[in-house]
Amino acid sequence: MPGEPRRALPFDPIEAARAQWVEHGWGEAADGMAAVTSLMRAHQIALARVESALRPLGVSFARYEVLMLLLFSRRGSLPMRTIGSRLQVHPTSVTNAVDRLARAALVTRSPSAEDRRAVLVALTPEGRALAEKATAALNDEVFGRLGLSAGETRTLLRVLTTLRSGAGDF
Amino acid sequence: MPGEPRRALPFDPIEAARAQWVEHGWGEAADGMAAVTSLMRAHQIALARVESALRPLGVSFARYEVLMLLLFSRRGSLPMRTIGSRLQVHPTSVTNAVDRLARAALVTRSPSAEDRRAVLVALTPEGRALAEKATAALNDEVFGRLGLSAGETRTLLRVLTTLRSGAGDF
DNA sequence: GTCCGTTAGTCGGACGTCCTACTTTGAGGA
DNA sequence: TCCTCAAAGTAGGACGTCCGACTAACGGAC
Repeated sequence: MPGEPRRALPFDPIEAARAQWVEHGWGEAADGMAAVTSLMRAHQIALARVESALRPLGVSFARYEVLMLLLFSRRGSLPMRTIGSRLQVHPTSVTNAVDRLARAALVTRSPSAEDRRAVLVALTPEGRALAEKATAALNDEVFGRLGLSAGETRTLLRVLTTLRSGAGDF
Repeated sequence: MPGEPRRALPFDPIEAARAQWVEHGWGEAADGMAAVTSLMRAHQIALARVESALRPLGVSFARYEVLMLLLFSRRGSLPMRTIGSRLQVHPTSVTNAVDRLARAALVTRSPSAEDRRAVLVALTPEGRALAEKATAALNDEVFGRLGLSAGETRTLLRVLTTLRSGAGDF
């Protein structure tokens, strides 16, 4: 008898896991498991592409998000707390990101006049320039080339928005 | 004139960012940006729910995935390399996860007979029991309650699979 | 039979995230 | 007024991820 064709062909570990779920009688949760696992993996892929596009500029996606928040703010400055609440991350993550941005002279820290507990983070001219350059790179290399059709991209956005809304994200 | 109604109403930071993208003439990439950002946030939400369900059992999702891979394998053991390739993570991440699992006596390391470079990771009875208990917890508390309809869950899975496939994930 | 490129795994370090604990300041109640 | 509780931010530590460098072993070519 002939040897197997040795097909190292398309084998999706997540689809394999889904089959195992059904086989073990967990069919009810199989699609949910596969969706969550795909979400984890898709995040990993997207993050890698984003970080790769940003690496030449010397910033991470986390720090880029802080820069964009400042860029879109009226005064170009925001208190730490607002940054954390918009990005939905822990206060210590904001401290961490702002530390690195400040060390790179992309933002400055200054005490707030109204509330002496608060710290105002402001964009420097270098920070503004870098935010704009980074956005151009991301639009060109990642956001405009997701590998999905325009309809699929909107569908993904719609379902993820439903998921976030259901989780009380906004 | 009367004060504003003070509506702290549904305000989605991602939708706000999408509007900014359009306003700045980056409309081409706006949906992609919103989809990627939503992906990041949805991942964060899903991971938090998963970790919360697993915390009482003393394992993380990363380590749970290793346990399930072993549980589904014929012999209950796999070389490190196979684990990394199935989970699509860096070899050092596998070393890290297996270190912690071994310290908790959930898996054992043993040299491979065929290839003396390779290390075989095997499930212990405690590891097997914990994997089953963790799966029950995840199915009940997370995978079965995503906050999406069955159709939306399948749609999400389908689009994410397309995205992964396009990125060469399998 | 030996040499050299490849592969398996580990080590040390960087980064981002979270958590707990802590200090300082603000704000409302007795 | 004083007192207590809440809020803003930081410090230290755990965890997971990646990268670069390194050791040990495999395997084909000459």
